[in-house]
Amino acid sequence: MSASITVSVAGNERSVAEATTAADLFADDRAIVVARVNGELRDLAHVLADGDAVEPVRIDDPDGLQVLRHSCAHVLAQAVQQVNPDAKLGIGPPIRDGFYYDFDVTTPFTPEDLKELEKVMQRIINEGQTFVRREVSDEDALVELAGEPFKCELIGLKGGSAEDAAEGAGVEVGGAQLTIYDNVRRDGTRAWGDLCRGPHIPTTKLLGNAFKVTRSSAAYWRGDQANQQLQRVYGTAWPTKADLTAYLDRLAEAERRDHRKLGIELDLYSFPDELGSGLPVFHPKGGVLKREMEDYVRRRHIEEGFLYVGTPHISKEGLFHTSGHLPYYADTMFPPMSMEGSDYYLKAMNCPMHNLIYRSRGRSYRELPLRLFEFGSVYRYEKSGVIHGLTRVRGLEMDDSHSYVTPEQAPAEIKHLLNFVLSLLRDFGLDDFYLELSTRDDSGAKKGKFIGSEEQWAEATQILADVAAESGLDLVPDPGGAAFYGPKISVQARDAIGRTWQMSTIQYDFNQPERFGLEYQAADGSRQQPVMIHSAKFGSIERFMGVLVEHYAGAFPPWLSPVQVLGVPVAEEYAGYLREVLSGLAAQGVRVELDESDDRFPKKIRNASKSKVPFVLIAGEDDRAAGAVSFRFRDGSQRNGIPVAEAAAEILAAIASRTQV
RNA sequence: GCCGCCUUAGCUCAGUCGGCAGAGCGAUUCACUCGUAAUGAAUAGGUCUGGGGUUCGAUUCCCCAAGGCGGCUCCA
Repeated sequence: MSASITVSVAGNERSVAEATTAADLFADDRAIVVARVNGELRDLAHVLADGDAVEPVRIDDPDGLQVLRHSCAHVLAQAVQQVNPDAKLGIGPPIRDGFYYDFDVTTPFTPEDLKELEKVMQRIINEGQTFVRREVSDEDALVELAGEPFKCELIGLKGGSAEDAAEGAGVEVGGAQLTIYDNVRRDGTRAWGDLCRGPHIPTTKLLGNAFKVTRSSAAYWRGDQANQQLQRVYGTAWPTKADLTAYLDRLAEAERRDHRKLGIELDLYSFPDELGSGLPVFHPKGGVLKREMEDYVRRRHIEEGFLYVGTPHISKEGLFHTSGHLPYYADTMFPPMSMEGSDYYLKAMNCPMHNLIYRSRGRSYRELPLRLFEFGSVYRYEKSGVIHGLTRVRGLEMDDSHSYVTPEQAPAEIKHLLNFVLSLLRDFGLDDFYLELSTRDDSGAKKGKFIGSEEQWAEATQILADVAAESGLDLVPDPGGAAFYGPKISVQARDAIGRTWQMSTIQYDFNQPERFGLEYQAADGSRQQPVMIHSAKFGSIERFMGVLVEHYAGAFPPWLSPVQVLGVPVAEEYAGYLREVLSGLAAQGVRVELDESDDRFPKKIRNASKSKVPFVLIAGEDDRAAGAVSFRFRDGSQRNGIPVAEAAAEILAAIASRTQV
């Protein structure tokens, strides 16, 4: 007699036969690839117990996608070891939009190798191999995997420390019970197997042809620079071929928006080799963009009560000892210049100099909050391998401010700063944010990096956390991500195609005021130490410009466009008429250009389109006769015969309101 | 900094199994003056990233350096 058990399936109580598997429950829906049993993801082959709560997980659910990609990583590893039996396995977790697998091989993978691997993977997938879970003891696993030194190392780390051992290592040995997943062919023979926590999709068939091997690179074993480098192969996998194609299209769109490419096309900036790596120069059009950004940000700061200051690019080293930066960041600062018996450093941060301004005379509590702000040029010796366009440079301009406040004023000031930075970002067209709270972490490798007492850190962190919570935005913890002198909130902004960028930062610092001996005289006549709050709104002007170029794909809103209005005469005869129209606009501060080349009209239209100028004004006989112009917009739409005064008013209004057209 | 790949005209890229280098776009000039994404023709433009080596001969092969790209590590 077969006993029955009661399970809860997607919230409904059901009585089923003993030994029923999750697969039995969801057999009629092929999109269900894994199950969540009592909150844990399980293979569909998992045998249910009385009282289990079972939820179906679809292939296109976030969890389902992770499982799909992790299974695809196994197929990749099987393919690699089929082609090269000497390859040793590292780890192979799912990542955003795909997966990777690390291998120890004597020669790195070539692009041809990757194509070959893709073919081998397709054959494995077509075989319809099933993923079969098998529990093993630690001892048996060590024997079976004696040829896989990295796996053996992970077995030694299994349990609580595995997640810390390496990002992604948890997918191999995350649980208390070690398991091996065997890939079994239809004839029952074992094709391959891998130490793995699982779960997996039931069969490789589900991968179809919706996967791709994308690239390879080196990666340090367990993410540590001190360890051996392995060769990492990246891939992507999706529920359907259409999903894969859409993903590849997204990548292509990101490539089209690449600010390095658009910077050349739009003649905004360049990176001359002669200057050195990571040192951009801004061409006239990029210069306009940069100046518009700075002018606007400077004005908004002043409106919000900041005082604009200026400080030099270099300083004697003592200053950076006082601040505490030099011991921590000496290797990321440019080496010093010796002059008149002193060592001078290019500054990598502005706060020490602002502290000197604060300290230049006695301060009263009546002056607080005292908010100092500048576009400070800083230089950081970024490692050669990390330099990237405008987003990671060695010379940059920070829109940096320091608010000096009483401890009681700190929460309100932080709130003020957060609202201020969010409003600034919105003005530039970014309006989708979340926050990150970077804190001290004494358990990890960064232990010892932080100065100040635990109580001070706890208090500062709590203040930031409270303000962040009050904002209503999502808050993501970032343990260990704080600077040495205090915790920080950072604002992450999503751009037009969904990528996130770290923008503004707000840091609570109780250390530097002490190190600099900053004080103010309180109402009772006593001397008190202020708290300083660091804040960068865009992080760096360069980086933010890069983000804006990609966010707008080079098609800036009129107020930021290097050229706002481009005149295109239908024929040479109408150039004079257009010139008059344009000079009228220029007199009102509009940035105008006239296409006086001897190109034919269609070519001028093409050039105008490629330049991404927001307003193209066209004039021919019809327009001139009517005292009008014709608009052509970036989307190709047009409005003909608009009276000149009306056109001018529309253009000026769009610029003034900072709207996109 | 580490690993891999790459560096040819202003830009995008061919090419040379080692024998004094090509295209398109762009630029300049001439003709054309045209109503919504490329008119035609001509001309100029390159110590083939730099330095060493091998060779009768190196842009091509080898070594080193610089710069770029993709990752890793890092990012006050």
